[in-house]
Amino acid sequence: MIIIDYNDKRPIYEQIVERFQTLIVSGVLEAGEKMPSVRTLAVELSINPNTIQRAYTELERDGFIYAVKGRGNFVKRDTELFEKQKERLLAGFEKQIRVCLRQGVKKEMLFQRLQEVAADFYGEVTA
Amino acid sequence: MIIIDYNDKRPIYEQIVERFQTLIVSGVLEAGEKMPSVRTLAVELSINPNTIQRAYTELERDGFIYAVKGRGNFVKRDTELFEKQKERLLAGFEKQIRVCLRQGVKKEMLFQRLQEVAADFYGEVTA
DNA sequence: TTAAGTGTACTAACTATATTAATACACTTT
DNA sequence: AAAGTGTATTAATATAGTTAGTACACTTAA
Repeated sequence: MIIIDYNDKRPIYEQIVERFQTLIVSGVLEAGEKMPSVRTLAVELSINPNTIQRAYTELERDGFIYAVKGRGNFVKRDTELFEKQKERLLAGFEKQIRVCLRQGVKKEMLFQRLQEVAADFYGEVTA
Repeated sequence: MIIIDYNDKRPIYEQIVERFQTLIVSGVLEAGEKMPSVRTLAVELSINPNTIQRAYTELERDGFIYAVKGRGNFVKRDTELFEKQKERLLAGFEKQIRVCLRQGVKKEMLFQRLQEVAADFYGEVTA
């Protein structure tokens, strides 16, 4: 369910945070569902429990999960929060557009690629 | 001409590389033009010459400039190279699209934002 | 010829961050 | 009572970025 990419320059805890955000926002993990325990996931991924703890703390801070001492961490589904999350992602999308345009990529090219990637994505999803 | 953003999490040398790439690809810096010397730019930006050197080494490795011992670094304009650079940027663009789609952003929203950003960009450029 | 400016190379040290390691405590469930 | 949970703390390690200082070879211009 969680995969760590050691080629990715970003820290492990950040990858874990992003991965869980995706699983929660997309509905794969449902509200109230129990998250894997800090220790369990640490063993599964062969990394230190502290790293998982850090990821969970961040997820809780951002409102994606909530923790109950002695019981575990649980998924929270907050649609209002998800909208904010989408805005953050769109900001990143727009930033990437500007980088491309500044470097001389034509906007028609961007539209074309967006078209292709979207078609490919929905193809995958529908399949 | 070069601005360092200390809020940016990326290393300084990387920011410098990207900034010069933009200036070269966009034609602000023309072929054969002399780059600021390692020491000069270091003083100007109040950072260590080694950091500039690292950026220049990377720019040379990627074919954006060439160095002449005792004379300086000079801009190289290689259109074939620029195409490769654009492909790299487009790959990043597509990656960002997938991240958005996975998190539930609708493709119509992406098209809309792309439209807006592009309009804004060309507005700026033409102005 | 000399001085100043240039690229380049090297080593050492410092800093910040990510990660690991080991422990401990409070709580819940069985 | 035991096992599993979150949480906190401290120390150690690893890595990357950056700074600092020095040195050498080359080019240009006074």
